[in-house]
Amino acid sequence: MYSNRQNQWVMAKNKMSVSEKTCTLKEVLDIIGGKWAMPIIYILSKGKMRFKEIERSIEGINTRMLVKELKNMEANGIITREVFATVPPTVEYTLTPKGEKLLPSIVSLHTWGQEFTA
Amino acid sequence: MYSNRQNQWVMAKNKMSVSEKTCTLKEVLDIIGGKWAMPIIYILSKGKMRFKEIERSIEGINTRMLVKELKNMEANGIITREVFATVPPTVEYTLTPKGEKLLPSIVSLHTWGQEFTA
DNA sequence: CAGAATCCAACCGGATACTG
DNA sequence: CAGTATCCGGTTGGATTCTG
Repeated sequence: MYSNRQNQWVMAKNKMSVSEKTCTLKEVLDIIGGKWAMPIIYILSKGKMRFKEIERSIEGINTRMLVKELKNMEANGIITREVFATVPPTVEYTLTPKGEKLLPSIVSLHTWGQEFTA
Repeated sequence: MYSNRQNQWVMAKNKMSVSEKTCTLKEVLDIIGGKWAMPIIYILSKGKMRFKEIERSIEGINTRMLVKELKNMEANGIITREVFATVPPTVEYTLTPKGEKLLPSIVSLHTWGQEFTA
């Protein structure tokens, strides 16, 4: 998945010293490291929401990006998508238990921001 | 800072309901939401490190991105940069107290990854 | 409402090569 | 070692149009 370029200064037989530990973090960031994933999770912590509700709640996002992120998050088991055959159609998104377990980290980041980006 | 496009379906007088709360989170992500900031912080939690050490420790990063992130993080008071006039030159990076306070969140994300990306 | 599709500009990120 | 400079492709983002 990651390119394997080695720098020219070090032959590094045992180079993987720390990277194994960071690798898991990178995998996590591959899932929720995008620009909008965490804001979406944070918004959904209040409970299930419809597509346009989410779009309106997150300042600066647009339809295309929201669709893309929601699909990605659904594929990773972080949210659930429910479709209701109403007119006009209703689609609701909910955090899965797996997704909810991300909340402490995100809330913690949010709190850090309140303390330091005054 | 953010564009203000409104969708055509909803006039939304009171639209900012949730976005104020997410705004702080977005500011945080503007600082450490990049692809490499959190891995760097995670790596630096072990103590001060030199430029090439960091570069070798983080699989997949390249020089330009590392420089850019380090500058950005220094400008945001997350890390400290120390230059030593040696030959060859030595530059060491350290987490500031402000930066250290991000660790719980990042460790928490890492732990989540260990549980769910097996 | 909930998207899908398309076009296009802007920026981000990656691979290298080069310098003090 | 610690960067800087350069080229370049992919992604992001915005606007707009269309469909069920």
